[in-house]
Amino acid sequence: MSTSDGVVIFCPFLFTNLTSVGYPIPQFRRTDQYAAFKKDGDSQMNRKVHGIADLMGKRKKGEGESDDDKVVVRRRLELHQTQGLENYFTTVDVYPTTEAKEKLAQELDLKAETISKWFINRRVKLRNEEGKKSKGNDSDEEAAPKEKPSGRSRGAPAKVSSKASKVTGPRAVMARTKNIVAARGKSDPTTPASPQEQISEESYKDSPALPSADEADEPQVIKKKRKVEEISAPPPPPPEPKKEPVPLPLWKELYIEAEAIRAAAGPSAEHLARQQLMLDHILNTRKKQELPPVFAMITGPTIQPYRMEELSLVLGRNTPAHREADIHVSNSANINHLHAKIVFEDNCYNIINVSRRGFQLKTNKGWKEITGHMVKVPLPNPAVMNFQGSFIFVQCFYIRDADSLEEGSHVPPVIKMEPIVQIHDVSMSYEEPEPVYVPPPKPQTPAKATKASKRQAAIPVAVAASDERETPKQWSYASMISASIRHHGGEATYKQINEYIGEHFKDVVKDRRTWKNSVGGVLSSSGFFESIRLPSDDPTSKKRGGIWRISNRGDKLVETETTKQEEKAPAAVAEKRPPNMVSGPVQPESYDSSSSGSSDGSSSSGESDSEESRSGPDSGDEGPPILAMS
DNA sequence: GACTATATCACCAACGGACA
DNA sequence: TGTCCGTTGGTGATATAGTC
Repeated sequence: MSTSDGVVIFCPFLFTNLTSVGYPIPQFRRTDQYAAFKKDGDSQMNRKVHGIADLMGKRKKGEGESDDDKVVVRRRLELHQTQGLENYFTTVDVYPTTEAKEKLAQELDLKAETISKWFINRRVKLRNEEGKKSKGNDSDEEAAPKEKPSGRSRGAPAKVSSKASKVTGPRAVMARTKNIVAARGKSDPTTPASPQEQISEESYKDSPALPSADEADEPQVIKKKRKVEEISAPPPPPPEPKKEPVPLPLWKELYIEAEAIRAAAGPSAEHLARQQLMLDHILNTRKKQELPPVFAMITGPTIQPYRMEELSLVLGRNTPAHREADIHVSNSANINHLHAKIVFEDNCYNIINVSRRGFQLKTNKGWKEITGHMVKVPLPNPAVMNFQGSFIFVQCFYIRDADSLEEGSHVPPVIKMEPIVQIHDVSMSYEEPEPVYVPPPKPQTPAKATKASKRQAAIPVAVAASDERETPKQWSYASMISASIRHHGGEATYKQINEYIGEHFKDVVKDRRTWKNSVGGVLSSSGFFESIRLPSDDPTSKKRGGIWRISNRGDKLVETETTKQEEKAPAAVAEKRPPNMVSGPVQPESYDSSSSGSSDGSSSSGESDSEESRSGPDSGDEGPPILAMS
């Protein structure tokens, strides 16, 4: 992203190379994620469907339809469309004007009518959410039994308690929101929007869904909306005792200083000179601190991108009792508190296995099990590792002085980063590991769960990064099956699939008595997998026991998704990142407060630019923005 | 054990009628 | 005309029962 003064902030987002390094099928933890993912690749999803309403002749004729063409175009909005609408709803206006709707329709390739309906439904959803909040909080007003619409003609307005509606009910929230919008003068086309609103309206597509609360230039409408939410929200919890100030990490100090210089400089020759000074300062500081002119970007579907500035870093699993890991890989019990260590030694990054279970490392000869205790392996660049189902990507960069740039380059004299070309044949770099000892799983006596509770358990719970609750389900069956088939080279029998899942996802399936049935169900009915059967004249042919592989449809979906990730950069991937798996803290507010997403992770963070999605582990060592040439 | 078929659930775009 | 409210129905994920 280019800033106004020409400095280019660069994030070497690693997902762009995921296809080439064997990125597994995306993991879906929520139905809507899965649906959104499937959407693009599945033409069937967009097909015209004939509903019962059509059969009964209930439905009105649509736009441009003839009498013989009574079909409902029923489709799910694409991810970017929903995101754009959601961002507009959250950051700009819950009541868009007709012009705004038309503009949205044009930009999101939707009909204005669809936009309108979406906003109606979205407001209903907001009210329901607010209603739940106030119900939990305001027992006096909401304690009355829920009125059923019985006896009321269809479509007649619900009887809302006037008291509730005036105070905290959903209607009240909406009304207040509406009043705010009206008060803003937005409905009056002659009233120009404030500069902040203009910015917001222009950038709604890229802006995060929930900007951080302490953002200085927060759009007025958001402030007002938040005020509305605060009115109906439960009283804030008592303030936590103040913690001792933690010294800023090096990168943060440098960045703050650099930002100060940059802010003071302005777009001038003097500014460029100051900028150079700043960059010199960064390099000198690194030299003083004996830090290598190298850093590694670490990221993955289960962790937020992290810029490694230290000489060593621990990968593992943090719990309330153990917080030794710099990067929390996942909540899986298969991840040790200290699972592996990345160290900068011998002028390159290496990874040392500390755990018994080890991990898999992608090499130019395929996946290698790294299981020997304290086995040190030079990291390929880029490196892909599989930590018991959690994939982690590492790419190393070095910082090169601007003097060595090509002549005539139009880019400003700043630091340039280039990936270190460092391909290792890992198979030659370490001894064959000892056989892995995996203790047998403890016999489980699952508690009797009701259907509803099981259903609830299947829904990923939005938990804070520090929340150690283990969500019962973190993988969909489709993604587990896909991982299994890919592990077996693209084809696997039912037995192999089940064995793989039972071994690698035992935490996911241990409480599911019938998980094998579900695997079978997904295999046969999802359409993502196909069974290869021997010809019937083959003597070894059997009626049963085919070999399963990912179907063209499934492959296409993976391809589509990967392309989308390439195009959308981290924002799209960050959105797919399940809330319960996010390991990093909230975004570092010091360098880009606008990038902070919702703290509970329950909604899309909407990170728009690659440099905004960076953060680190719970320790607070978030990665800094990286200065580079475009 | 290896499937297949069906039921159930949550989600959500779209609908119809009433209302402001 | 736009919005609200309740409803409808399509969709995928998962569970369950049944078959071979």
